Amino acid sequence: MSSFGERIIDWQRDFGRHDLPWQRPERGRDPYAIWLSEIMLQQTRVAAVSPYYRRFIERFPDVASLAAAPLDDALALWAGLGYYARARNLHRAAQAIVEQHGGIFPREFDIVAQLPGIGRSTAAAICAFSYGQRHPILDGNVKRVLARYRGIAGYPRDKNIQVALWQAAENLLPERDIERYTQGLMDLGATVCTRTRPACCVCPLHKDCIARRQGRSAELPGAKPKKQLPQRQTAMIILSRGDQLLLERRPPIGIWGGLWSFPEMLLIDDADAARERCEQRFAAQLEALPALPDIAYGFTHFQLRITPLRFRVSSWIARAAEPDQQWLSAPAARLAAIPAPVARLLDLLS
DNA sequence: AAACCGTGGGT
DNA sequence: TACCCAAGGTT
Repeated sequence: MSSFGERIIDWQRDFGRHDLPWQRPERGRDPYAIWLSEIMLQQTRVAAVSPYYRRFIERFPDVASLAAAPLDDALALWAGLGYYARARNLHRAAQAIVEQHGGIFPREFDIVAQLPGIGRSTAAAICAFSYGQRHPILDGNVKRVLARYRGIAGYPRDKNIQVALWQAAENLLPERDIERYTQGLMDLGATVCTRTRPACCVCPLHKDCIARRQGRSAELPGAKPKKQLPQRQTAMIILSRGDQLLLERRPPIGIWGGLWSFPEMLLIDDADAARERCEQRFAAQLEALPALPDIAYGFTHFQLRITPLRFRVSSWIARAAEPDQQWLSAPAARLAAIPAPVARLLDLLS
């Protein structure tokens, strides 16, 4: 029987994915394009990334164009994709590449891995696809394949399990054809060795996969320990003046960092009290508008209940424009760097 | 080490 | 419906 690496490589040639947007031959092994795709794909499926990738690389075709752009422009193209620290780190890294590496994407693994937003696995993928360098990756797909193939039980994010998985990834790494091998591992995990109902009958690792031989494919890799998610509440204030809506820029760190959103306040039951508090805050006379339904919004680590409050400005006291506020029409706001539930509210309004 | 950081699709 | 989690990294 051929080696693990040979089987992955042969399988990738015949059955792997070759037409993903970041695999297009006209871009060749452009490290910038590969880097962008790897960042977008962190914790995100190919189907979700593809349209974002196309838009982003058309607007920012190289490191220089991204580094020269305002962060807000990059965030606007990222809006809806989630994990916005990725976009902030991407932008910071582009500026570091221009300033410290003359605008050329670095080749050395340790230098690549030091760029913001790039850890060991992403650096390995970039160096493998861009330069054919021999480093193991360990993303969700590979963790699943290796945990099953080697019979490594336990939750993959636990320190000990992670160490064992990295060790397996290093041990199984072939000497040559790293690019196809790396792609093959990802492809196998995404299309054959799936989380539920893996297609073991067509898997090139079928014969000596420990999980399959022991009938444990369903229980490997181990599940995340369950925890009760904290419940949070907020009120989003939808202030309209003519056809303009007020958006505020969120603080640079924390949830939706740097994005534009509706102003928020602590939820109060008394509608009049809520209106009066908003009148004070925005120095305006307000008239309540018909309410929108609450939005239940789930994050990885907490559950958020959003109560939208709508007000029309009936009398306005002009003040100096605040830098982190802007009035936009609904269509203009829809194109700004806004989080998904704000987009949902805007769609509801029109 | 454990929390934090989004979103949408699959089951 | 409710739950799971995906081409992870940072603090």
